[in-house]
Amino acid sequence: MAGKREEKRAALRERLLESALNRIQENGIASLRARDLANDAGCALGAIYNIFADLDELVFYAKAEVFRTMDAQLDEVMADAHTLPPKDQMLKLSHAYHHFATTNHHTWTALFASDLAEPEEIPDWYRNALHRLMGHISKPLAQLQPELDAIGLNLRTRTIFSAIHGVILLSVQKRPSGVADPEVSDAIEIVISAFSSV
Amino acid sequence: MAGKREEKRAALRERLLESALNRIQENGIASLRARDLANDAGCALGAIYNIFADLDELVFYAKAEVFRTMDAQLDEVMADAHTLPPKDQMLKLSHAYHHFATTNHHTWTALFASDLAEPEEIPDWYRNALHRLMGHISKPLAQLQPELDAIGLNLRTRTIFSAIHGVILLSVQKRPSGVADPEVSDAIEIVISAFSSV
DNA sequence: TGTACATCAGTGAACGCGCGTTCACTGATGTAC
DNA sequence: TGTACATCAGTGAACGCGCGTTCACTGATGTAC
Repeated sequence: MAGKREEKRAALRERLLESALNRIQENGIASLRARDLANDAGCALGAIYNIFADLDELVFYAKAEVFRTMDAQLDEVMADAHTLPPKDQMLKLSHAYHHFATTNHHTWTALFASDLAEPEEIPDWYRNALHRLMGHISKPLAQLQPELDAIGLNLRTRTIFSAIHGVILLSVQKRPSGVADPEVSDAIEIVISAFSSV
Repeated sequence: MAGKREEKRAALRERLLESALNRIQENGIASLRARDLANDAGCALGAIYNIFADLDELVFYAKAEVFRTMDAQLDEVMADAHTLPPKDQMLKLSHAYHHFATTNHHTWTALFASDLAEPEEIPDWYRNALHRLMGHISKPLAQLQPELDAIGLNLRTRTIFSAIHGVILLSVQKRPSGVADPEVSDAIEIVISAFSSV
Protein backbone atom coordinates (compact mmCIF):
# COMPACT_ATOMS: atom_id res chain seq x y z
CA MET A 1 0.00 0.00 0.00
CA ALA A 2 3.06 2.15 0.14
CA GLY A 3 2.77 4.31 3.20
CA LYS A 4 -0.37 6.36 3.36
CA ARG A 5 1.29 8.16 6.21
CA GLU A 6 4.28 8.97 4.12
CA GLU A 7 1.98 10.12 1.35
CA LYS A 8 -0.07 12.52 3.46
CA ARG A 9 3.07 13.84 5.04
CA ALA A 10 4.56 14.58 1.65
CA ALA A 11 1.34 16.17 0.46
CA LEU A 12 1.11 18.43 3.49
CA ARG A 13 4.75 19.37 3.14
CA GLU A 14 4.04 20.29 -0.44
CA ARG A 15 1.04 22.41 0.47
CA LEU A 16 2.97 24.21 3.19
CA LEU A 17 5.82 25.07 0.88
CA GLU A 18 3.46 26.17 -1.83
CA SER A 19 1.59 28.39 0.56
CA ALA A 20 4.88 29.87 1.75
CA LEU A 21 5.91 30.61 -1.82
CA ASN A 22 2.56 32.21 -2.59
CA ARG A 23 2.63 34.34 0.48
CA ILE A 24 6.22 35.41 -0.02
CA GLN A 25 5.36 36.28 -3.58
CA GLU A 26 2.38 38.35 -2.46
CA ASN A 27 3.67 40.13 0.61
CA GLY A 28 7.35 39.49 0.98
CA ILE A 29 9.19 37.16 3.27
CA ALA A 30 9.02 39.46 6.28
CA SER A 31 5.30 38.97 6.74
CA LEU A 32 5.27 35.19 6.63
CA ARG A 33 3.27 33.73 9.56
CA ALA A 34 3.03 30.17 10.77
CA ARG A 35 -0.71 30.55 11.34
CA ASP A 36 -1.29 31.72 7.79
CA LEU A 37 0.59 28.78 6.38
CA ALA A 38 -1.40 26.33 8.48
CA ASN A 39 -4.60 28.00 7.35
CA ASP A 40 -3.66 27.87 3.70
CA ALA A 41 -2.54 24.28 3.89
CA GLY A 42 -5.65 23.26 5.82
CA CYS A 43 -3.83 21.84 8.81
CA ALA A 44 -3.44 22.72 12.45
CA LEU A 45 -0.74 25.07 13.59
CA GLY A 46 1.16 22.32 15.34
CA ALA A 47 1.25 20.13 12.26
CA ILE A 48 3.89 22.36 10.77
CA TYR A 49 6.27 21.21 13.46
CA ASN A 50 5.75 17.59 12.64
CA ILE A 51 7.28 18.25 9.29
CA PHE A 52 9.73 21.07 9.83
CA ALA A 53 11.89 21.68 12.86
CA ASP A 54 10.88 25.32 12.84
CA LEU A 55 9.76 28.09 10.51
CA ASP A 56 13.32 28.84 9.51
CA GLU A 57 13.69 25.37 8.11
CA LEU A 58 10.48 25.73 6.14
CA VAL A 59 11.66 29.07 4.80
CA PHE A 60 14.97 27.54 3.89
CA TYR A 61 13.29 24.89 1.75
CA ALA A 62 10.99 27.48 0.21
CA LYS A 63 13.99 29.56 -0.77
CA ALA A 64 15.66 26.47 -2.15
CA GLU A 65 12.66 25.94 -4.39
CA VAL A 66 12.79 29.50 -5.65
CA PHE A 67 16.44 29.07 -6.40
CA ARG A 68 15.86 25.82 -8.23
CA THR A 69 13.04 27.34 -10.25
CA MET A 70 15.27 30.19 -11.29
CA ASP A 71 18.04 27.79 -12.13
CA ALA A 72 15.73 25.69 -14.29
CA GLN A 73 14.34 28.74 -16.05
CA LEU A 74 17.74 30.16 -16.85
CA ASP A 75 18.99 26.79 -18.00
CA GLU A 76 16.07 26.42 -20.33
CA VAL A 77 16.55 29.86 -21.79
CA MET A 78 20.21 29.16 -22.35
CA ALA A 79 19.76 25.62 -23.62
CA ASP A 80 20.26 26.48 -27.26
CA ALA A 81 22.23 29.67 -26.73
CA HIS A 82 25.64 28.22 -27.52
CA THR A 83 25.19 29.03 -31.20
CA LEU A 84 24.78 32.74 -30.50
CA PRO A 85 27.65 35.20 -30.50
CA PRO A 86 29.22 35.48 -27.05
CA LYS A 87 27.84 38.92 -26.35
CA ASP A 88 24.32 37.82 -27.23
CA GLN A 89 24.62 34.87 -24.89
CA MET A 90 25.43 37.16 -21.99
CA LEU A 91 22.63 39.49 -23.01
CA LYS A 92 20.18 36.64 -23.13
CA LEU A 93 21.13 35.43 -19.69
CA SER A 94 20.97 38.91 -18.23
CA HIS A 95 17.56 39.58 -19.64
CA ALA A 96 16.32 36.22 -18.42
CA TYR A 97 17.68 36.99 -14.98
CA HIS A 98 15.99 40.36 -15.08
CA HIS A 99 12.76 38.78 -16.21
CA PHE A 100 12.81 36.33 -13.35
CA ALA A 101 13.56 39.09 -10.87
CA THR A 102 10.66 41.28 -11.93
CA THR A 103 8.20 38.43 -12.42
CA ASN A 104 9.08 37.10 -8.98
CA HIS A 105 9.83 40.34 -7.25
CA HIS A 106 9.35 39.27 -3.64
CA THR A 107 10.56 35.71 -3.94
CA TRP A 108 13.65 36.83 -5.77
CA THR A 109 14.28 39.46 -3.13
CA ALA A 110 13.87 36.81 -0.45
CA LEU A 111 16.82 34.94 -1.89
CA PHE A 112 19.02 37.80 -0.83
CA ALA A 113 17.51 38.67 2.52
CA SER A 114 20.74 38.01 4.31
CA ASP A 115 19.40 37.98 7.84
CA LEU A 116 17.41 34.80 7.40
CA ALA A 117 18.31 31.17 7.69
CA GLU A 118 21.47 30.61 5.76
CA PRO A 119 22.94 27.30 6.82
CA GLU A 120 26.62 26.94 7.51
CA GLU A 121 27.27 24.43 4.80
CA ILE A 122 26.46 25.26 1.22
CA PRO A 123 24.44 22.31 -0.12
CA ASP A 124 25.65 20.58 -3.23
CA TRP A 125 22.63 21.38 -5.38
CA TYR A 126 23.17 25.04 -4.54
CA ARG A 127 26.79 24.93 -5.46
CA ASN A 128 25.94 23.18 -8.70
CA ALA A 129 23.17 25.58 -9.66
CA LEU A 130 25.47 28.48 -8.97
CA HIS A 131 28.14 26.86 -11.06
CA ARG A 132 25.74 26.48 -13.95
CA LEU A 133 24.67 30.09 -13.63
CA MET A 134 28.25 31.31 -13.69
CA GLY A 135 28.98 29.00 -16.58
CA HIS A 136 26.43 30.85 -18.68
CA ILE A 137 28.58 33.92 -18.27
CA SER A 138 32.06 32.43 -18.26
CA LYS A 139 31.65 30.37 -21.41
CA PRO A 140 30.92 33.26 -23.77
CA LEU A 141 33.40 35.36 -21.86
CA ALA A 142 36.14 32.82 -22.50
CA GLN A 143 35.39 33.05 -26.21
CA LEU A 144 35.74 36.80 -26.09
CA GLN A 145 38.90 36.81 -24.08
CA PRO A 146 40.74 33.53 -24.65
CA GLU A 147 43.88 34.96 -23.09
CA LEU A 148 42.32 34.94 -19.59
CA ASP A 149 43.50 32.23 -17.20
CA ALA A 150 41.04 30.39 -14.96
CA ILE A 151 41.42 32.81 -12.09
CA GLY A 152 41.02 35.86 -14.25
CA LEU A 153 38.02 34.34 -15.97
CA ASN A 154 36.43 33.52 -12.66
CA LEU A 155 36.94 37.01 -11.29
CA ARG A 156 35.61 38.61 -14.42
CA THR A 157 32.60 36.32 -14.45
CA ARG A 158 31.65 37.21 -10.89
CA THR A 159 32.23 40.85 -11.60
CA ILE A 160 29.85 40.80 -14.54
CA PHE A 161 27.27 38.89 -12.58
CA SER A 162 27.55 41.36 -9.69
CA ALA A 163 27.20 44.31 -12.03
CA ILE A 164 24.07 42.95 -13.68
CA HIS A 165 22.71 41.93 -10.32
CA GLY A 166 23.29 45.43 -8.99
CA VAL A 167 21.46 47.07 -11.86
CA ILE A 168 18.48 44.78 -11.42
CA LEU A 169 18.44 44.95 -7.63
CA LEU A 170 18.41 48.72 -7.37
CA SER A 171 15.78 48.84 -10.06
CA VAL A 172 13.53 46.28 -8.41
CA GLN A 173 13.91 48.05 -5.08
CA LYS A 174 13.03 51.30 -6.83
CA ARG A 175 16.04 53.08 -5.38
CA PRO A 176 16.39 56.62 -6.63
CA SER A 177 20.04 55.83 -7.29
CA GLY A 178 19.11 52.94 -9.54
CA VAL A 179 17.81 52.70 -13.05
CA ALA A 180 14.07 53.15 -13.50
CA ASP A 181 12.26 50.04 -14.65
CA PRO A 182 11.61 50.90 -18.30
CA GLU A 183 15.31 51.53 -18.88
CA VAL A 184 16.67 48.40 -17.27
CA SER A 185 16.96 46.64 -20.60
CA ASP A 186 19.04 49.51 -21.92
CA ALA A 187 21.17 49.46 -18.80
CA ILE A 188 21.79 45.75 -19.22
CA GLU A 189 22.78 46.36 -22.81
CA ILE A 190 25.21 49.04 -21.64
CA VAL A 191 26.79 46.74 -19.07
CA ILE A 192 27.19 43.79 -21.38
CA SER A 193 28.49 45.97 -24.21
CA ALA A 194 31.07 47.48 -21.90
CA PHE A 195 32.26 44.06 -20.83
CA SER A 196 32.21 42.68 -24.35
CA SER A 197 34.50 45.25 -25.86
CA VAL A 198 37.98 44.16 -24.93
CA MET B 1 20.00 81.34 29.57
CA ALA B 2 18.92 80.17 26.18
CA GLY B 3 16.61 77.32 26.86
CA LYS B 4 18.08 74.75 29.18
CA ARG B 5 15.15 72.58 28.18
CA GLU B 6 15.99 72.92 24.56
CA GLU B 7 19.61 72.17 25.33
CA LYS B 8 18.97 68.98 27.25
CA ARG B 9 16.50 67.85 24.64
CA ALA B 10 19.07 68.33 21.91
CA ALA B 11 21.73 66.57 23.95
CA LEU B 12 19.51 63.57 24.60
CA ARG B 13 18.50 63.45 20.98
CA GLU B 14 22.17 63.41 20.10
CA ARG B 15 22.94 60.62 22.53
CA LEU B 16 20.04 58.52 21.27
CA LEU B 17 21.08 58.85 17.67
CA GLU B 18 24.69 58.13 18.53
CA SER B 19 23.67 55.03 20.44
CA ALA B 20 21.54 53.90 17.51
CA LEU B 21 24.44 54.34 15.11
CA ASN B 22 26.79 52.45 17.40
CA ARG B 23 24.38 49.61 17.86
CA ILE B 24 23.55 49.37 14.19
CA GLN B 25 27.24 49.37 13.45
CA GLU B 26 27.84 46.56 15.96
CA ASN B 27 24.87 44.28 15.40
CA GLY B 28 22.92 45.45 12.41
CA ILE B 29 19.70 47.37 12.23
CA ALA B 30 17.47 44.35 12.84
CA SER B 31 18.51 44.03 16.48
CA LEU B 32 17.94 47.62 17.47
CA ARG B 33 15.89 47.85 20.70
CA ALA B 34 14.28 50.88 22.31
CA ARG B 35 15.36 49.69 25.75
CA ASP B 36 18.98 49.43 24.71
CA LEU B 37 18.96 52.92 23.30
CA ALA B 38 17.46 54.32 26.52
CA ASN B 39 20.08 52.46 28.51
CA ASP B 40 22.94 53.73 26.40
CA ALA B 41 21.67 57.27 26.44
CA GLY B 42 21.05 57.16 30.18
CA CYS B 43 17.38 58.02 30.01
CA ALA B 44 14.10 56.29 30.71
CA LEU B 45 12.39 54.24 28.07
CA GLY B 46 9.57 56.73 27.74
CA ALA B 47 11.91 59.66 27.15
CA ILE B 48 12.56 58.42 23.65
CA TYR B 49 8.96 59.20 22.80
CA ASN B 50 9.26 62.77 23.95
CA ILE B 51 11.76 63.32 21.20
CA PHE B 52 10.76 60.94 18.45
CA ALA B 53 7.28 59.94 17.42
CA ASP B 54 8.35 56.32 17.35
CA LEU B 55 11.35 54.10 16.76
CA ASP B 56 10.95 54.31 13.02
CA GLU B 57 11.44 58.03 13.12
CA LEU B 58 14.57 57.64 15.20
CA VAL B 59 15.88 55.05 12.77
CA PHE B 60 15.07 57.35 9.90
CA TYR B 61 17.21 60.12 11.36
CA ALA B 62 19.98 57.68 12.16
CA LYS B 63 20.00 56.51 8.56
CA ALA B 64 20.00 60.11 7.42
CA GLU B 65 23.12 60.66 9.45
CA VAL B 66 24.84 57.67 7.91
CA PHE B 67 23.94 58.93 4.50
CA ARG B 68 25.24 62.40 5.26
CA THR B 69 28.46 60.99 6.64
CA MET B 70 28.98 58.98 3.50
CA ASP B 71 28.17 61.99 1.37
CA ALA B 72 30.68 64.13 3.24
CA GLN B 73 33.37 61.47 3.02
CA LEU B 74 32.93 60.96 -0.69
CA ASP B 75 32.84 64.69 -1.31
CA GLU B 76 36.07 65.16 0.57
CA VAL B 77 37.79 62.38 -1.32
CA MET B 78 36.65 63.85 -4.60
CA ALA B 79 37.34 67.47 -3.67
CA ASP B 80 40.53 67.72 -5.67
CA ALA B 81 39.83 64.93 -8.12
CA HIS B 82 38.89 67.14 -11.04
CA THR B 83 42.51 67.29 -12.13
CA LEU B 84 42.69 63.52 -12.56
CA PRO B 85 41.94 61.72 -15.82
CA PRO B 86 38.24 60.77 -16.04
CA LYS B 87 38.80 57.09 -15.49
CA ASP B 88 40.86 57.76 -12.37
CA GLN B 89 38.11 59.96 -11.00
CA MET B 90 35.60 57.15 -11.31
CA LEU B 91 38.07 54.72 -9.81
CA LYS B 92 38.70 57.00 -6.88
CA LEU B 93 35.00 57.38 -6.17
CA SER B 94 34.38 53.66 -6.46
CA HIS B 95 37.17 52.81 -4.09
CA ALA B 96 36.00 55.43 -1.62
CA TYR B 97 32.49 53.99 -1.82
CA HIS B 98 33.89 50.53 -1.28
CA HIS B 99 35.95 51.76 1.64
CA PHE B 100 32.94 53.31 3.29
CA ALA B 101 30.89 50.15 2.76
CA THR B 102 33.44 47.85 4.36
CA THR B 103 34.37 50.23 7.16
CA ASN B 104 30.71 50.73 7.98
CA HIS B 105 29.42 47.32 7.05
CA HIS B 106 26.21 47.26 9.06
CA THR B 107 25.34 50.93 8.85
CA TRP B 108 25.92 50.93 5.13
CA THR B 109 23.75 47.83 4.77
CA ALA B 110 21.05 49.55 6.83
CA LEU B 111 20.81 52.25 4.19
CA PHE B 112 19.46 49.65 1.82
CA ALA B 113 17.22 47.64 4.13
CA SER B 114 14.17 48.34 2.05
CA ASP B 115 11.58 47.17 4.49
CA LEU B 116 12.25 49.92 6.97
CA ALA B 117 10.95 53.43 7.28
CA GLU B 118 11.31 55.09 3.96
CA PRO B 119 9.10 58.15 3.90
CA GLU B 120 6.95 58.96 0.91
CA GLU B 121 8.66 62.19 0.08
CA ILE B 122 12.32 62.25 -0.68
CA PRO B 123 13.83 65.01 1.46
CA ASP B 124 15.80 67.75 -0.24
CA TRP B 125 19.11 67.03 1.46
CA TYR B 126 18.79 63.42 0.28
CA ARG B 127 18.09 64.44 -3.26
CA ASN B 128 21.04 66.83 -3.15
CA ALA B 129 23.45 64.30 -1.70
CA LEU B 130 22.41 61.80 -4.31
CA HIS B 131 22.87 64.39 -6.99
CA ARG B 132 26.39 65.12 -5.79
CA LEU B 133 27.19 61.40 -5.71
CA MET B 134 25.96 60.91 -9.24
CA GLY B 135 27.84 64.02 -10.30
CA HIS B 136 31.10 62.39 -9.29
CA ILE B 137 30.38 59.77 -11.91
CA SER B 138 28.67 61.79 -14.60
CA LYS B 139 31.29 64.52 -14.80
CA PRO B 140 34.21 62.31 -15.78
CA LEU B 141 31.86 60.24 -17.89
CA ALA B 142 30.85 63.31 -19.88
CA GLN B 143 34.49 63.97 -20.58
CA LEU B 144 34.95 60.45 -21.89
CA GLN B 145 31.80 60.47 -24.02
CA PRO B 146 30.99 64.05 -24.95
CA GLU B 147 28.56 62.83 -27.57
CA LEU B 148 26.07 61.63 -24.93
CA ASP B 149 22.98 63.74 -24.36
CA ALA B 150 21.65 64.44 -20.88
CA ILE B 151 19.36 61.41 -20.84
CA GLY B 152 22.01 59.05 -22.09
CA LEU B 153 24.51 60.42 -19.62
CA ASN B 154 22.05 60.00 -16.78
CA LEU B 155 21.25 56.42 -17.70
CA ARG B 156 24.88 55.52 -18.07
CA THR B 157 25.74 57.17 -14.77
CA ARG B 158 23.10 55.18 -12.90
CA THR B 159 24.16 52.03 -14.65
CA ILE B 160 27.76 52.47 -13.58
CA PHE B 161 26.72 53.26 -10.05
CA SER B 162 24.48 50.19 -9.94
CA ALA B 163 27.25 47.99 -11.26
CA ILE B 164 29.77 49.16 -8.70
CA HIS B 165 27.15 48.95 -6.00
CA GLY B 166 26.35 45.38 -7.00
CA VAL B 167 29.96 44.30 -6.82
CA ILE B 168 30.39 45.82 -3.38
CA LEU B 169 27.05 44.61 -2.05
CA LEU B 170 27.51 40.96 -2.95
CA SER B 171 31.01 41.11 -1.58
CA VAL B 172 30.00 42.70 1.72
CA GLN B 173 27.19 40.17 2.07
CA LYS B 174 29.71 37.41 1.36
CA ARG B 175 27.49 35.88 -1.29
CA PRO B 176 29.08 32.93 -3.04
CA SER B 177 28.05 34.51 -6.32
CA GLY B 178 29.92 37.69 -5.50
CA VAL B 179 33.55 38.63 -5.55
CA ALA B 180 35.56 37.68 -2.48
CA ASP B 181 36.77 40.60 -0.43
CA PRO B 182 40.44 40.68 -1.40
CA GLU B 183 39.56 40.90 -5.08
CA VAL B 184 36.99 43.66 -4.87
CA SER B 185 39.55 46.28 -5.82
CA ASP B 186 40.38 44.31 -8.93
CA ALA B 187 36.70 43.88 -9.73
CA ILE B 188 36.15 47.63 -9.42
CA GLU B 189 39.07 48.18 -11.75
CA ILE B 190 37.49 45.78 -14.23
CA VAL B 191 34.13 47.53 -14.11
CA ILE B 192 35.52 51.03 -14.47
CA SER B 193 37.88 49.96 -17.24
CA ALA B 194 35.03 48.37 -19.14
CA PHE B 195 32.95 51.52 -18.89
CA SER B 196 35.88 53.77 -19.72
CA SER B 197 36.78 52.18 -23.01
CA VAL B 198 34.34 53.58 -25.50
C1' DT C 1 -10.16 -11.19 6.69
C1' DG C 2 -10.42 -9.83 11.55
C1' DT C 3 -8.76 -8.33 16.09
C1' DA C 4 -5.62 -6.08 19.40
C1' DC C 5 -2.13 -3.19 20.02
C1' DA C 6 1.45 0.29 18.64
C1' DT C 7 2.84 4.20 16.35
C1' DC C 8 2.75 8.52 14.90
C1' DA C 9 0.45 12.45 12.42
C1' DG C 10 -3.08 16.02 13.46
C1' DT C 11 -5.25 19.23 16.81
C1' DG C 12 -5.57 23.88 18.71
C1' DA C 13 -5.61 26.00 23.17
C1' DA C 14 -2.20 27.69 25.98
C1' DC C 15 2.47 29.22 26.91
C1' DG C 16 6.10 32.42 26.87
C1' DC C 17 8.66 35.99 25.43
C1' DG C 18 10.15 40.03 23.18
C1' DC C 19 9.35 44.46 22.53
C1' DG C 20 7.11 48.95 21.03
C1' DT C 21 4.27 52.14 23.23
C1' DT C 22 1.51 54.39 26.87
C1' DC C 23 0.38 56.93 30.98
C1' DA C 24 -0.14 58.73 35.62
C1' DC C 25 3.10 60.74 38.26
C1' DT C 26 7.44 63.55 39.72
C1' DG C 27 10.44 67.15 39.46
C1' DA C 28 13.13 70.47 36.92
C1' DT C 29 12.88 74.62 34.01
C1' DG C 30 10.45 78.73 32.54
C1' DT C 31 7.35 82.80 33.25
C1' DA C 32 4.79 86.58 35.50
C1' DC C 33 4.66 89.83 38.79
C1' DT D 1 15.98 88.84 43.87
C1' DG D 2 11.99 86.10 45.49
C1' DT D 3 7.53 83.78 45.22
C1' DA D 4 3.70 81.32 42.96
C1' DC D 5 2.21 79.07 39.27
C1' DA D 6 2.59 76.79 34.63
C1' DT D 7 4.76 73.94 31.52
C1' DC D 8 6.85 70.19 29.92
C1' DA D 9 10.73 66.75 30.01
C1' DG D 10 11.88 62.45 32.59
C1' DT D 11 10.34 58.14 34.87
C1' DG D 12 9.58 53.17 34.54
C1' DA D 13 5.95 49.96 35.58
C1' DA D 14 2.35 48.21 33.06
C1' DC D 15 -0.11 47.31 28.81
C1' DG D 16 -0.98 44.92 24.68
C1' DC D 17 -0.10 42.37 20.94
C1' DG D 18 2.03 39.46 17.70
C1' DC D 19 3.71 35.29 16.98
C1' DG D 20 6.77 31.04 17.23
C1' DT D 21 6.56 26.94 19.69
C1' DT D 22 4.85 23.34 22.88
C1' DC D 23 2.05 19.64 24.68
C1' DA D 24 -1.54 16.62 26.29
C1' DC D 25 -4.87 14.56 23.78
C1' DT D 26 -7.46 12.28 19.67
C1' DG D 27 -7.80 9.51 15.88
C1' DA D 28 -6.01 7.51 11.69
C1' DT D 29 -2.60 4.28 9.78
C1' DG D 30 0.45 0.36 10.29
C1' DT D 31 1.86 -4.24 12.26
C1' DA D 32 1.55 -8.87 14.33
C1' DC D 33 -0.82 -12.84 14.78
